[in-house]
Amino acid sequence: MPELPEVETIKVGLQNRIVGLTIKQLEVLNSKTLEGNSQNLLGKKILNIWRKAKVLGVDLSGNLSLVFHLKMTGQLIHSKVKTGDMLAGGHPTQDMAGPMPNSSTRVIFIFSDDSQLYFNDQRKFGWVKVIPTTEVGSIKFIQGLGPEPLEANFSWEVLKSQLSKRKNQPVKVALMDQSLISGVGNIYAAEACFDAEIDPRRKAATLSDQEWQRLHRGAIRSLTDGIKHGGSSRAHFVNAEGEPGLFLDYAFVYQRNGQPCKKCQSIIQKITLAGRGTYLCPNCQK
DNA sequence: CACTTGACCTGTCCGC
DNA sequence: TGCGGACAGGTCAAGT
Repeated sequence: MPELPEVETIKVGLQNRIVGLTIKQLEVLNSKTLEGNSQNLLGKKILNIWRKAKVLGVDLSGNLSLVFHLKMTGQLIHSKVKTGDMLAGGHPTQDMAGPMPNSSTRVIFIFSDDSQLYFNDQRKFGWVKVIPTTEVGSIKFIQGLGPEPLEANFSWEVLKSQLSKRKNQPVKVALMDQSLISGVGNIYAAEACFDAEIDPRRKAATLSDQEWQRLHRGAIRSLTDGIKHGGSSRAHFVNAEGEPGLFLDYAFVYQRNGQPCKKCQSIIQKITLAGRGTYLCPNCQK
């Protein structure tokens, strides 16, 4: 799914589009996607949108919140085109993601102005919880999250001490462990290792302080660049407007196997680490 | 406890 | 064209 930059992109989009609206109606097309009493949402006003690591939250009036995890293929698309207009054969939707709902739409939120928020998720791994705002902090998944690289007090020493808890794990795998460091997934872990010029297979315990400093900088840089380019779209990610992100045009290694390294022209390799595709430059990364 | 692998789902792409 | 297998942005549970 969406990693930190993708969720951040959606957060900003929703802040601009749905804050202040009231939920008028709700359609749950896949019951396993939504946990909690959806009827409680009717008549509630959207007050605030927030993000923690890869989790997206929507605070509502009446001490109620929606907490989303998009996992691999989740999308949150806000459309101002009325479903009825599209069904009537009106002009094509302005959403680049295509007409909504579609076969992967799991939940539809309909607002006071008749605009709609579609929670799409092809693989059905994603979830949304309806929960009192005061209980969001007690969600087990959120409690288990480690520090985020974009927090103000995230130092290289924090990165070192957290990832060093997995001394025999490849450093790229440890970087993706949300209990150690949160928000980094498969794309940005690979990009961070490239930026740091560190082979993703290196055991965490073997890194020097200078290499921890480079990895710290690499993680922050790759996530920041991801946000700057509106996220990464391999196949599924779109922002709240339904548009793809452009970060992969700027990626150095992710999905570039067989292509020349943008720094040294060596051929980018693809390997498997902990079951996940991993990309690296065999010359730049040691 | 540390680490790896398979499961959860659906869809697409690639080789035979 | 059809079919099987591998693979896909993430987490969990169960295995070693």
